[in-house]
Amino acid sequence: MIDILIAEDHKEICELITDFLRAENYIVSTAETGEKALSLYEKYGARLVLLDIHLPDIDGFSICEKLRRNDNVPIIIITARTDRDDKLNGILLGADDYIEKPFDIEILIAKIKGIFKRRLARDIISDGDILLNISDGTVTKNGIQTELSAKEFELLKILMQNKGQTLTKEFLFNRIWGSDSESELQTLTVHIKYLREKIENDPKDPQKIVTVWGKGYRWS
Amino acid sequence: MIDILIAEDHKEICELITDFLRAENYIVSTAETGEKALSLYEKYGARLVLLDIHLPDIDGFSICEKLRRNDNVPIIIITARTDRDDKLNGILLGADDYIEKPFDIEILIAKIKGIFKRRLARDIISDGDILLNISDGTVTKNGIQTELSAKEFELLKILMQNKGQTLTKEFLFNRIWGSDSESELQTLTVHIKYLREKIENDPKDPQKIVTVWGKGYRWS
DNA sequence: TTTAAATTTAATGATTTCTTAATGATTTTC
DNA sequence: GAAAATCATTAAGAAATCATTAAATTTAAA
Repeated sequence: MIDILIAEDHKEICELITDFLRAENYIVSTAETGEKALSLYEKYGARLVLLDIHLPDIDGFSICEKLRRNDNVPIIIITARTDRDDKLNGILLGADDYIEKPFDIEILIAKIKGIFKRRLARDIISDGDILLNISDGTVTKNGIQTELSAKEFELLKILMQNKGQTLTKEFLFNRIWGSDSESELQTLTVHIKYLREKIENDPKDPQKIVTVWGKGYRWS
Repeated sequence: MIDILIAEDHKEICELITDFLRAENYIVSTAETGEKALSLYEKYGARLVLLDIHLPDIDGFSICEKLRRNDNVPIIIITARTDRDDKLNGILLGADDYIEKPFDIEILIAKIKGIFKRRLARDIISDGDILLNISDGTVTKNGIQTELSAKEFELLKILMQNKGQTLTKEFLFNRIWGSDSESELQTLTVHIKYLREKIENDPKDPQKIVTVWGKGYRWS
């Protein structure tokens, strides 16, 4: 996963920002075209996108739209001071922030840090002794790291994101395995069992992942 | 190697800064022209350059460019308050810091110290019994120098720079081999094995470079 | 050019995760 | 309380992924 994806066709600006961000220990990737930015995003994902509105191939508006189609990745838009028109205002409205060229690199970094800080709260779900970190895919119980498999993590994530809600087996299965999977619904119960083994204090008497008879499961 | 190279044509200011910095035990050299500054840098190198933007011969922008062409030497730019225009903003973007005349000498020294400190922290990463020095490309384990190959060093660097984060195999591969490499992803696992052989206490049970199943590797 | 080191490839072995299927336990319905 | 439905548990095997090894290739050094 990339921390910050920079879509900017001016080499100097691009290198400059990259240097500063790497100095702050962010993992940075760059793309000089919108095409490349989208393909990088698709391949690796990103925690934040820094997007120059003037790219040679695709216009900024389409890129924003495509980036936001699935995930809700934060976007900072880079514009020129002379740019302001109605269409741009529309884009900025959908962006998390924007900055005008020429800009002070310190201000840009402050903006980035601010966004990460605000996002953190959303990407880390804490409940009781369980802490789930969606960004880096880790789970801790009482502060001790617990290794979950991919399926177990997905299962826990969906359950915790919907605390108090009863989720049907069919719903859980479709979200994790996909609706066209050839696996049996049964395999879900096995994974529930494995997950309980790892996160419940007494797996024989589960308090966190509760079975709702005839319906499914609920995180409480 | 010069600690601080001052490029400044006003004699009084130059002497003032020099005195203060020498009092702090820095090795200082001065140049009253851009020409002389560049030749001094070429001849001896410098850990930091203090650059007045208004020099009689070469303009500040060209000097910045030339200094940064090879090395990534930090530059602090000295400007006059009336200077601010777009071109200057471009230069400041490339500088590590700047200060406006007239300035408080204490603030300047604090800025210099800050840059040295940040550089050091960035270039030397220490964790447990492993110490990685990016500047000179050396690695020690329990104070004993360990010889790593180029690929092994890069791998260790990226992992340590991202402590606690799981880095996907694809990401690691692209950072080290480049996205257009023709090598197989598989070769990464072989290098992981070699690296573990050199830095883990028990390579059969790796504690530093941890495998995250289905995802990649993590330094912890 | 020769030699050594570093890197890559490919094949095999080991481990982990996932799935299935069978059996046992629990809850609901009648 | 018995039957039916649903869920839990277990264990075994399949599939996916990672580790290891050795040989081939490339690169760098002497």
